[in-house]
Amino acid sequence: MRFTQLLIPTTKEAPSDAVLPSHIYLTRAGYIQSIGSGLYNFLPLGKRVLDNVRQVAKEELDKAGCQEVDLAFVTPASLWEESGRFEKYGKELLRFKDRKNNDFVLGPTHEEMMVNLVRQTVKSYKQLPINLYQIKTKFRDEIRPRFGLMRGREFLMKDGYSFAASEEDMKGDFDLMEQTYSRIFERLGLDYRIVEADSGAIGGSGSKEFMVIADSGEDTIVICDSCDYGANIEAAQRAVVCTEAEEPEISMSSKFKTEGVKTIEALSAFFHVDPYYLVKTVAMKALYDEGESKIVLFALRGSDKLEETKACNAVGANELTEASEEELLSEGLVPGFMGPHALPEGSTIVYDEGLREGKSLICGANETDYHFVGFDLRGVEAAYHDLVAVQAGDGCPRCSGKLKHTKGIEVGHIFQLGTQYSAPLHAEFLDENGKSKPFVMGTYGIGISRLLAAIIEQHHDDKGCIWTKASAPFAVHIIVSNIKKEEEREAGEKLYETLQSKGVQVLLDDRKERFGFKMKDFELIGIPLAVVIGRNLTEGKVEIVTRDGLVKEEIEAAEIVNEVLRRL
RNA sequence: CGGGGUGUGGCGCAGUCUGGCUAGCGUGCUACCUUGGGGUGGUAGAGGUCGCAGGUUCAAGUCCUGUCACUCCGACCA
Repeated sequence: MRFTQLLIPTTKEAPSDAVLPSHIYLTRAGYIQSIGSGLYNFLPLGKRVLDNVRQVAKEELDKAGCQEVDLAFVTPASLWEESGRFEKYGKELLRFKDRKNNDFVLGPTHEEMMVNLVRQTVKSYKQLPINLYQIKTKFRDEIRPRFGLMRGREFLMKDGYSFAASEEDMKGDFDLMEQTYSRIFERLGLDYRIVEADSGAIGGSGSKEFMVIADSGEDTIVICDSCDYGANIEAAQRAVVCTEAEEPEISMSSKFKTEGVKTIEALSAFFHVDPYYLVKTVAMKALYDEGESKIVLFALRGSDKLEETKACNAVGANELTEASEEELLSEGLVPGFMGPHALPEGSTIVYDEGLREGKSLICGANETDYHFVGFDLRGVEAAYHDLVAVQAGDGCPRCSGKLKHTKGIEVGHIFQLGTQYSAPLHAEFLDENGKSKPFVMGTYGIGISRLLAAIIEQHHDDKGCIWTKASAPFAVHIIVSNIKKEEEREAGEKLYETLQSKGVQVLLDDRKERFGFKMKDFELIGIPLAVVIGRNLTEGKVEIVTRDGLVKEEIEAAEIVNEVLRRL
């Protein structure tokens, strides 16, 4: 395509609210345009990249035997009522009524729709397994959209669903999708990591996330420095902690006056005891369906930190929020001196696994200015769950390596769903024995539009975008230095025609602009390879420039076509 | 939802505190000239209901009330 005919509104200045490189460069280079909170227009360049990413995903999925479908974006609320998510999904689900006053929602994900499709059309085990997907606009009315394409309200997502006759077959589908996703992200040129994940609201038994490693990522992931273990912090495990700290010598169990000592640090200093032997008690307010809530306590070693997602799962709550001081007092709890000892009647407390069989502990006495020394959990019946946030330096649960934290952008998430949706929606098939059984499902997502942002987060410099080969809007960018020089213009046109005839996607900058101006735009737009036709043409030479690293090389003009083809 | 901020030509901003005449600046845009390997220089132009509604005043971008939108931090979130 010719630059003069394309809508590529590049700008020198970034939008004032943009923070991330991907947001800044995609806007400045004319890929996207913000049109409202979390809403973006894709301009010609952006649309080309989006199509490329989509194409890579489609090719690999089709190769894996998945079938593409396209379900309605506007979906009847009745399906959502059937699955129970019409109420549960909350305000993220955009609801509205049609002229007949019927309820509808804009699809934020399509489990209900897909299950409905399959239960109406698939009746026999002979038709299984089947894997259906679509690449389609989704709408989630996010509380706080931000970071450009990273967290929009309207976005493009690939969502796939597998239906199998057995748990075992479903796991096969799941593994196949893991491999397929890996190929997709590899082809796109991304540095990513597959990590174990919390299943969140979607539910199911096992899930893995595909994380693009980038400092600007919103998720914290834990990875091992010597094996390939990786997990979202929400689900990360660690090797059993063995402390070298000396166990305090405690001969009796009793209350101890600890005036004004409210924090773990202060307590540790007060008793000269390692935090490992202190009990940290965290109170949270757990929210449940239909507005119900209660105060719950989580106990862990003073040396550990509470991971909220794990805590939330441990008590089966929808979410956890901070409990106010008044709420604690009304429950008979004493902020600053809470502990598992002498709890008020009816309190809910969950212990971290790390405290199992713990002894010689010091905890709050639930009395102002008092702690309890000699707390002992040996032989005590209690609820134990993994509650800790893995910290950098902890041991890997798989090998002898050390864990460290890094940031990642979630671009894919695969779930083993089981019968979580098929059972309540009565999506069943007949097995070999003529028995009715619910489908065993898996669900798989890729954030297609988010991938554009992820690619740039990982591939940019201080001048602009650096697209990977598979994602770039064009393969080659021809820069005619001075369009008014007839021989330069002609050489550019000829190269443009020749490359196009060989099927290469080419952008020809035929604008009447100065050289520097055009180079800046090339750097901003970020096509991987440029050919500069300029002053050395009189000596029969042109220049080839790689966007990554901006390496320049002089080439004989006669050889340029071959050289370009060689580098694609 | 809690706490801040901002709405003024396409974009980025000043002006508002302390009301006053044709609302400025940079950039972009149009035309012509100039320049031609790193966002040339110049001349002349086009382009604004100052977010919206109401109020105070002789007079409102500026003061008051309400409202909407956007945005940042937090909480939340395949």
